[in-house]
Amino acid sequence: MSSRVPQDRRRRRPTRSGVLLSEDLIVQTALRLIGEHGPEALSVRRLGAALGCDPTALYRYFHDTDDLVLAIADRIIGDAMAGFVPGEDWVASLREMALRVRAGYLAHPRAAAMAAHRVTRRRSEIQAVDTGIGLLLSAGFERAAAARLYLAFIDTVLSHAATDAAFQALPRQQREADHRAWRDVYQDLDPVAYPALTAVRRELPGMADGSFEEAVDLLLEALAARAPARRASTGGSSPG
Amino acid sequence: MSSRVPQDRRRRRPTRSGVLLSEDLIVQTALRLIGEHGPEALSVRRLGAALGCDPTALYRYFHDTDDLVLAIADRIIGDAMAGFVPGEDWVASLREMALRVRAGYLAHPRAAAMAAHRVTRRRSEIQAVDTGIGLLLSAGFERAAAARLYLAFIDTVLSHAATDAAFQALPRQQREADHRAWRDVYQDLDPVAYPALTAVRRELPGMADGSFEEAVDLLLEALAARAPARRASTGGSSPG
DNA sequence: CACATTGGGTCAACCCTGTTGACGTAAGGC
DNA sequence: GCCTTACGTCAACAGGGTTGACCCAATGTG
Repeated sequence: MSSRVPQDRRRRRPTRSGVLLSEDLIVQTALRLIGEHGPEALSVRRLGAALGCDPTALYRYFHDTDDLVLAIADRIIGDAMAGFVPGEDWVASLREMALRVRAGYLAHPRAAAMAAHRVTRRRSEIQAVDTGIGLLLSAGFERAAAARLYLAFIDTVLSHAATDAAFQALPRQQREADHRAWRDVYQDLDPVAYPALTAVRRELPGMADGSFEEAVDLLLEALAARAPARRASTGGSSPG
Repeated sequence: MSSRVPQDRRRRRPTRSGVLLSEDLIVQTALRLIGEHGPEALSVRRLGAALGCDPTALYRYFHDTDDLVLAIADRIIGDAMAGFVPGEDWVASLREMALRVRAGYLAHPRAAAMAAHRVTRRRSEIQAVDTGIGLLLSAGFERAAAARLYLAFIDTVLSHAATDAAFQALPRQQREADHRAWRDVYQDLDPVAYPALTAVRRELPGMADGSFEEAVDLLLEALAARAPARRASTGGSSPG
């Protein structure tokens, strides 16, 4: 196996073009590459070219490409929730959490698409779960309900965000083809076979834009309707 | 451009090994391949080998690999929705659609994990969309609302199902590790740093079972609350 | 200051992938 | 029977990840 990655890194050699490699620089350059030239631009060879080093030099820093992707994912999670402070309005706070997660994913779609379905168990995730459940407790839900409903909420948010990220992570041709599908294919259907689609034909092009916020709002409406306490509380209640 | 795929297929030549190719056989073999050896086992060359034909023969049936993936996705949808007839209770019908989709994904977890986020723009998908929007129209929603809300509903269902499928598609070790880790890590936390998690500590193990139905129920509650026509789930009244 | 050690950048090579153009054969309509 | 052409086959290309070997220079040691 490749134990090309050492734990303690002491010696640094500049590459042929004079750049001093580091794990941080590589992750940063990878994110820039994705941001500028699309998700499909991330490959070992292209990353090497962008860094000004031989592609295989990266294997001195990461076991394989998956290792690199996970390192990128680490940073995404941290960036998304950085500086978030839950407010007194639990609905609004949950909503902001949802939007932050999605924004973090969409900022780096390919890495997010690859890592979205994994349980990180890191501090940022644990912190987020604690915050979210705390918000539902402050809303008056009992413990079991708070845990269960938070799971339903965050799973939906994460799944949705992953879907959006996966779409952004598609190669441009496929992405545009999927986008066009709502305009083209769904516009020219047999009215007898597909009456409902024919009826809403004019509304379909808008569907390509996604439904994240609508879904979050629906969920929050349902949660608010189920909440025992009617007002968004001042949040100071201590857990016994 | 590759117009290698004809619309009307008349002539059939057996391959060198005697197999008679067809779009149906190819999709079926691809599903088997993915189910047995994982999503990464699906390549043109391997599929050709499994079928007993030259790999490039597949380009006579599918535009490119993406086209094949979309065909696989549509087959999964078609199988899941086979025999489904929407009833008079639109909430219950949407609920059954959701459960069917999820069951279809879980029947082919690895294929679903690969194809879940795509717009197949094929028959089975179009049929399902027509059915779903028709249900919301029958509930009294206006056209734009019906289209928008159906998208939010089905996106949530598909995303959730994809998450469940992705989890099932994980290697057993990783899957069980994730499952266990949830209990272990979240049971031994600093009460001061994570008060909410500590409060609901005993409820957490149940969270590992997933939240699909809870999320669907929340969504349907919100939809029912927004519906102009008041007759929802329990009533047996027929829609005009 | 000199030396031995070794981290790590580089190169060549391997095997994988999707895809295309050319080729020829056999299947079907007439 | 012929003629057309659908379609299975083959060779080739560009690009991917990954590895083993090479060797220079940065570093700890004396």
